[in-house]
Formats: sequence, structure tokens, C-alpha cells
Amino acid sequence: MAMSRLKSPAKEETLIGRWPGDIREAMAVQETLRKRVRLIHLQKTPEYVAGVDAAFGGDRVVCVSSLFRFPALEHIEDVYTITDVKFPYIPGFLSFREGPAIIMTIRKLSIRPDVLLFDGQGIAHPYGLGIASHIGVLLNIPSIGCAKSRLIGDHTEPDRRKGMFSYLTYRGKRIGAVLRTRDGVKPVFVSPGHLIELEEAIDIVLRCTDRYRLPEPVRRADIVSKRLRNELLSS
DNA sequence: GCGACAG
DNA sequence: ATCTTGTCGC
Repeated sequence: MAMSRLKSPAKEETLIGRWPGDIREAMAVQETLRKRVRLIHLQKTPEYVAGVDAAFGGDRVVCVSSLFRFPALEHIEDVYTITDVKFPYIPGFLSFREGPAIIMTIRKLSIRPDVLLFDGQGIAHPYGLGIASHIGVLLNIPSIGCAKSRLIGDHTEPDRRKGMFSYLTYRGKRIGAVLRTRDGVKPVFVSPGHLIELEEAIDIVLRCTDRYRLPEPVRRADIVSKRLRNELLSS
């Protein structure tokens, strides 16, 4: 029998097709995917890093991924997706709201990133599957969570100088770091997402940050997504 | 029951 | 996240 010309759908397409529609289904998915998170050191020196962020307007979302060469931080491209939002925002379930748009967006990049930087948590999440871990597992790409505020965990105030940090702990475990990316500026919450270790995540976030609080790939994705929303999602 | 709560 | 004016500080 001849080999079928029909290619089986990509894993992420299959998953998008059955994307959870409610909390109950989402919890089942988290229970399954959390076991697939692997916090191992990077298997390859990062050459391409992509930041991801989304802007909302009505019931629609504009998701953007900005690709940069690393460690030079030369901007390569921005790709985006506009879709209807079907899942509400519920603390602990952010990835189910932005996930579909994020996955479609990352697949549009002309180069597969070596690391994904997210505006949200990695394993620093009540079920160990923040948005960075969730997407990292689905796409099998190393990922980092770089949130602007805390979801869970305890920590002390990190030294005010850039590069200083204190650890985020939860139930006796070290799950992330509260990292100062600029002198005297509110720190960011860094946690490994998938296929990376905390120390490497901290290092990459710092090396992607220059004169602003957020690492450049995420900062750019944030700016571009908001601009596109105001230009394309207005009428 | 009360407080906390990524984006 | 989004809605929004002025304002404090380097």
C-alpha cells in the first residue's frame, strides 16, 4: 500500500482542536502536562530567543512574538495572530486564555526559537504549569517565565541593584527568583518553564535586558501587540 | 469562611 | 489585561 499523502496533524494542532473550554477540562490538562515538564539544563547554546505577549480588545486578542538573535539581541522579525478569546481570565489558568493564539503565532516564526520568553510564570504556579511551562511542553521548546508580579510563593526583598535576586519558594521548594533587572526598579519574577534550569533562566533574562525593566523580546512583543490592536482592532 | 490572585 | 490625569522622582 502506498504511503499516505496525508500527513498526521502536528501535535499542537491536535491539541488546539481540543483546547479546554472550561476549568474542569483545563485542570485535567494541567494534571497531565505538569508531569511532562523537565527542568534540565539547556541542550543547546541559545542562538534565537523569542518573546511573546498579547493585547486584548473586546473579545479578541492580538498575540505577537518578537524574534531576536542571541546574545547580540539583533531584532529579526515580529509575527502575530488575531483570534477570538474563548476562555476567561482566571488566576492559575492564564495559558488556557492565551494559549491558542500563542501557539499559532510561534508557528509563524521563520526560525524555530531556542528559547521562548513569556510574560507570566513558568513553574512558579500552583500546579507547576504556568503559561511558560504549558506552552514550552506543547511545543517542546525551552521556555522561561518572566512575570511582572507574583502568583504564588514567598520571598524576601532582593538587593536594589541590577542583577541581584532572592529566591521564590513554595511548599519548601525553590521555584523561581525575584530578579532586579534595573537598579531600584520593581523586580520581575523569573521561573523556568521547560527544558531549562533556574540559573540559566536568570542568566538569559539578564542578558536580554538592557535599559528597561523587561527583557527586550517580551518588551517589544508587548509594544507591538498594543500598537497592532489600536491600529487593526479598532474598527 | 477569609484572603490571595500571572495577564 | 483594560480604563484613565495628573504627578512624583531621577
